Amino acid sequence: MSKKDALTAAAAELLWERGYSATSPAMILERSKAGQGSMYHHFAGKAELAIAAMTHMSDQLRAKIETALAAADTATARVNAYLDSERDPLAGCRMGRLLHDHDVVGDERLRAPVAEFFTWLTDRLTEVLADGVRSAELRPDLDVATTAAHIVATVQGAYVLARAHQNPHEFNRAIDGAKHMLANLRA
Amino acid sequence: MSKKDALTAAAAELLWERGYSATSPAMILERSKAGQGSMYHHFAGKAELAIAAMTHMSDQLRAKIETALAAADTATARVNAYLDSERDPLAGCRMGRLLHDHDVVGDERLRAPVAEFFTWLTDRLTEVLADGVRSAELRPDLDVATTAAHIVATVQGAYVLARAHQNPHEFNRAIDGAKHMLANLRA
DNA sequence: GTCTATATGGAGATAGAC
DNA sequence: GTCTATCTCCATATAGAC
Repeated sequence: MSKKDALTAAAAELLWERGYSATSPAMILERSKAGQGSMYHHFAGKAELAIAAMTHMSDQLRAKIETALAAADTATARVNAYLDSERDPLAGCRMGRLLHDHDVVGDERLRAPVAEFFTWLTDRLTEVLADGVRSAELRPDLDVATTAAHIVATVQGAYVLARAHQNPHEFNRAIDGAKHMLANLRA
Repeated sequence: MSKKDALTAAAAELLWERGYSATSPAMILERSKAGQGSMYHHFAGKAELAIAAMTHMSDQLRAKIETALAAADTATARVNAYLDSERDPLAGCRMGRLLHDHDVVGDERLRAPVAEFFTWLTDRLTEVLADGVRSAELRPDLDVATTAAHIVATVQGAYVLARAHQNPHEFNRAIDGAKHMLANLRA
């Protein structure tokens, strides 16, 4: 692994663990075993390195979600597979976590990769639900876009509850609520 | 208003706007028009002042939510009133916002007021839903605790979506999903 | 490309006068 | 109780050698 890749990987880990503001270049250098010169050679600064790391995380997450969505056939089962896909509730969502950082939301370049991820995720779930409506599995009058947004919001909020109580089970409680809701949407 | 109250109020504002880590004592002093000596006289340090401010915010929020819950009679209408209560989606939840701060979650004293707030909120919504079940407004087999957690998670997640897209309407989309879900839970 | 040494500014707290 | 002056430490970046 090149120093550049090591820096990106270390930054991605730290962004997940500590967020953007609370992650210092010094921490990234220590974890990646790179020197300060390498970092400022490959990246213009902390922000550029973070953007590279965020893009990398986004790509990984998308692939993982696509795998979950492909693991079943009915729309309900596919969304449930997404809801059940492996997570670390106390660590938080790699992407959503960053949005609570003042510096990320305030910088268009930093927010863009996160916004794109959520646009993609919501659209992807909307498609799956629309498939369910077309196949008469789900109610014909279902507002698929609203429901998709509700599901995405539930997952993000479930992380908040788990962190509030420092208890991973709180995450699953909210997720169970989403599953029950889905079951109620069948035609 | 005493200097102590001015400090608490300024800290509360800044905690909402910027979170805990990104708020410096200097900012609090500037906004409250107090000197550094006043702050360290009334509070042991940044953390103690933040705890006072958080407790204050929690009390305010609870009162506001109780008002919303009292504004209607049926369980569905009461929860909808809570969902519709005035908010600033882009600013985020005064309490939930803090949970994404590494320093808050890592310090038991700082996390406690936030955890208590969410315990109270979830329990309160659980009671309202249970009333709905008892009065035969809602399905007899409804899992009220799970549903309450789901509703709380939806609101927190709705803030995440609004911040992601920097668009308050994204907040309402997720909230609408919660309202539709509620409507489907009627007996 | 990668390194170490150094600069600048702000965070958070202390000291001690009034 | 409230103020200003000062201290230490670290975040972030630059300079310049190898």
